[in-house]
Amino acid sequence: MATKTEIRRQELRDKLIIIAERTIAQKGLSALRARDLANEAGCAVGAIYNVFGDLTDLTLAVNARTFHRLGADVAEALADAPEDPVEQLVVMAQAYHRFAADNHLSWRALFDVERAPGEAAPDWYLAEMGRLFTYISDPLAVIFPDRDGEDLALLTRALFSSVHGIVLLGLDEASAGVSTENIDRMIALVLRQFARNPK
Amino acid sequence: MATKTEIRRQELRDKLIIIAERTIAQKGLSALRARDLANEAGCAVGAIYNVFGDLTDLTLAVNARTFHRLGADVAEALADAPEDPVEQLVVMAQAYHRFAADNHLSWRALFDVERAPGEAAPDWYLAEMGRLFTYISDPLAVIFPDRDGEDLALLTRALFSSVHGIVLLGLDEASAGVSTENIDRMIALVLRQFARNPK
DNA sequence: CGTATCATTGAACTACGTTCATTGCTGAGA
DNA sequence: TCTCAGCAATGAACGTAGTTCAATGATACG
Repeated sequence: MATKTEIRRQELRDKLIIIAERTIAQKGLSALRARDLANEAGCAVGAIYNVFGDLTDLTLAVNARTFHRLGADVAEALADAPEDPVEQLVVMAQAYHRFAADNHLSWRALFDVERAPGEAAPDWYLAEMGRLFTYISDPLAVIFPDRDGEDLALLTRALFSSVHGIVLLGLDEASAGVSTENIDRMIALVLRQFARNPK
Repeated sequence: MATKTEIRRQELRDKLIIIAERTIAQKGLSALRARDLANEAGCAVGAIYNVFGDLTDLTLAVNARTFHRLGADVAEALADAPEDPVEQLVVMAQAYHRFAADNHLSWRALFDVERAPGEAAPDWYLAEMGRLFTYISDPLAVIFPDRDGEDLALLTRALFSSVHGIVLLGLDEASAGVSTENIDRMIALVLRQFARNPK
């Protein structure tokens, strides 16, 4: 039974996610404020806590959407990529880079959200991460046909982490950021060199 | 002239840095509190602001020391490394990994400190970063003798960022962290593969 | 020694996230 | 339709931060 209360609850939940998403995208995670949120949503501050346990829960809901968009962008890039597995890796990594650059503050929020120590990442995060890893390990399995599953998993993680690091430090303008073209060049350098001459 | 006031000022400054360093190392940057700090230092909260502009300034002073220790560890590893330039890269990267693992919270504070948007990183940060980059680019110049300076700078940055990414995600236990041995394996994989068969 | 100057103090101020006693709706049963 | 038990919504209040500043105390120089 969808009571009037439950409908309103769901509507408020959606509205809060939309507003938080916009705030994070425009001003960053640190600009997310309970009172501003309530003002914009036209509700009382307390109402937020009827729908989300705390602001971190709301941030995680936004992050789930962000991560999903990121995964979709990478998947789309992969769909349009050439057959060559190395080029597939390059295209996906550059799609990752483009997403991070175009959605910088939202992308940062994926990693800046406070996580209670000792608590595992939420399921959707691990699932989405698993999807990304599959996109990477499939071409890798073609490039390195002799490696076993454990090796491929390690390679996959290593390459993802490398690309992530290049994008993370490259986009950090505080430490003299790198131009978009040079970030793409670094990504291509590392990936092409890495996939060269497999044994 | 070193007046009594200036001496006390310097002593308080040093004492605050020591306390903040211990707090960050043991409980993380988020546990750094002005009132606790004043309690431990035996001064008033306001005194902190006579010596540091705000808590971020204090954190930056701690970070400068942390970064310096990090650079020293990497330099020491390089001094003990074999002649082979590829192995030098591996040894340095694993020293970076070890430092991050052994000083996890202090190392995290290097990147978690709030930086005012649009403001450049402090000089000591850029200088220490430059030192690290030199350690990397020297072996790289041996491995890739035909690359010009700009190329080497890009390679240097790419490799540093890659290793940083591997360590960063590997040590993040929230997203199913990686064992110490596997992090070292990933580092060695990426670096050895990268330096293989240069053209 | 006196006193103008500057350091030191900690209560107060601001800005948060979060809670909870109160208020007001909702909807199932009479 | 009417009632009212229970639940949702409210926003003032609470706790905890960083930071400030008027009042106080020490300093150092003539």
